[in-house]
Amino acid sequence: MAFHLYDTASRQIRELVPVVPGRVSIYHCGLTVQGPPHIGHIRKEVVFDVLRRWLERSGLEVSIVANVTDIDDKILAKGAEQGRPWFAVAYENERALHAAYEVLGCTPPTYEPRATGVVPEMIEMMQQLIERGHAYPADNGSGDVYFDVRSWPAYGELSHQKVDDMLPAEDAPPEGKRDGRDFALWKGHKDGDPESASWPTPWGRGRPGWHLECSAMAAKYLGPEFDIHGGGLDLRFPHHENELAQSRAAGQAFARFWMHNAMLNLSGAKMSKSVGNTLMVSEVVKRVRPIDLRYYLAASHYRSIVEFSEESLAEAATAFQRVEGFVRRATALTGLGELTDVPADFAAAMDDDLSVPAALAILQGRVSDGNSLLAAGASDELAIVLAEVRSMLDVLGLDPSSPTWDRGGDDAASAQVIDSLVGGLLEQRQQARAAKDFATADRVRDQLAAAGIEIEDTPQGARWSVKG
RNA sequence: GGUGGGUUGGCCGAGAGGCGAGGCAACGGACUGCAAAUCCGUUUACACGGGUUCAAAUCCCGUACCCACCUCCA
Repeated sequence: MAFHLYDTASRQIRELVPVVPGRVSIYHCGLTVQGPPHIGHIRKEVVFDVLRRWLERSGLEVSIVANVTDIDDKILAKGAEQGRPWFAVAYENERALHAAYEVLGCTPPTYEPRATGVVPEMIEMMQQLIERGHAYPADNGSGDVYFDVRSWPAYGELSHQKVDDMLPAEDAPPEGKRDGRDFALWKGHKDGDPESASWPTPWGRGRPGWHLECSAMAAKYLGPEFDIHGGGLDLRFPHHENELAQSRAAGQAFARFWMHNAMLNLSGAKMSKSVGNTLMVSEVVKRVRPIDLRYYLAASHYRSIVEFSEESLAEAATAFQRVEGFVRRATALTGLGELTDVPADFAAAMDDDLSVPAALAILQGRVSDGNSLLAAGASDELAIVLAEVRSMLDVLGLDPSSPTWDRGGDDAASAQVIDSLVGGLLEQRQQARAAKDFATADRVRDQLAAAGIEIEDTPQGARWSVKG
């Protein structure tokens, strides 16, 4: 079965047939870097990282472009507030985003352009839109340039709304607009805004409008037609609707699929800076292992709302640790081995609009099989199950054996010291058990547990691990 | 006011006309010196009211509640 994906525009699950055979091009809206990323933002990154991994595993070459919107009202306001350049604010938060990718094992995008880097392309596109009669400079001298919504009959095709039902766009004062729904392609320079936040254009100095940025970047890096345009569901309107209108009005075919991930809610509302119910990635990973957080974020279907709670996060961590425990135990017996093909039913689930929950059910089933085999010690069959389980985990970016999840810091020398100390205690415990001195044996176990070390008694003897 | 999506067992979470996904928790059993881990088993779910059908959690109509978008937003 070939890969099928839900398309928001047509509201159908369709087979993905790439524009260029063998290669998939994806654009998804990155962050407006007005603050560090919260776990709702990073959910989107995990979703697209899983998509990329699955497509690559299916033998396709994948290009992903995710923009960084490094200029907007809030970034300018924060710069002014903090008494430093707006670009210092933007860059600091861009680095925080990269740190979040890193800690959760998300491969960075193929290209990650900044909005301020495509100003010439935006000017060119505006000129083209004005020539074609789809845009106009404001006639009130503001320096704004607007898209003429009435000139584009298809406007509303993505969010399935009629222009007359829409409320006026409030991104600019209505005086300069022909219609209240017209939206800004470009924002004229205002008194009080820093000079560094403006660029010259045929219509005066000004700065990029949000919607046009993405159209310009998508065209520059992926060409006039590409496979998938993604982003959070909250961007469907107006942002994506506007992008689609601009790019098509400029003569481009644009995205074949629109893929929107659902929101992550906290306390019944979308996690967002404006509501103030945010949990920063950098904070959460201090108390939850990053790999457990990734499992939690990846485990739900991407089109389902995730209602965040500490309980469900803890539950996800437990579920993942069962899988991880199998990988650890099996690896100890058979060695790591090579990755292999994923089971056909797992592949079918992933091909069906990235049905990770169904795929996880198959993974869990294999883990059960593997755990049963484990009792008999090493076997070829066990090695096969291990390879399959790790391959499935790899697709989800959750293979605990991957170097991604190595927590730097413990150097080989101290690891050896710990190994030898724990080994000595385990030996003492074994002797006590042999002598049926269970009080001593349990005392040793308690002592190790207090130090954060778990003991597992197996047919091959006791094994220890540091509790996660 | 307009446009979408949702409501599933103690909890999380899939499914989309007939066969009870999976996980977590709980309980029982196996294993264990006792545990832990693991395995096996058990726990008669689909918001409410109508309708269509031989058959509805799944389709249709209505009601209630929740979420998102129509302002900046992943």
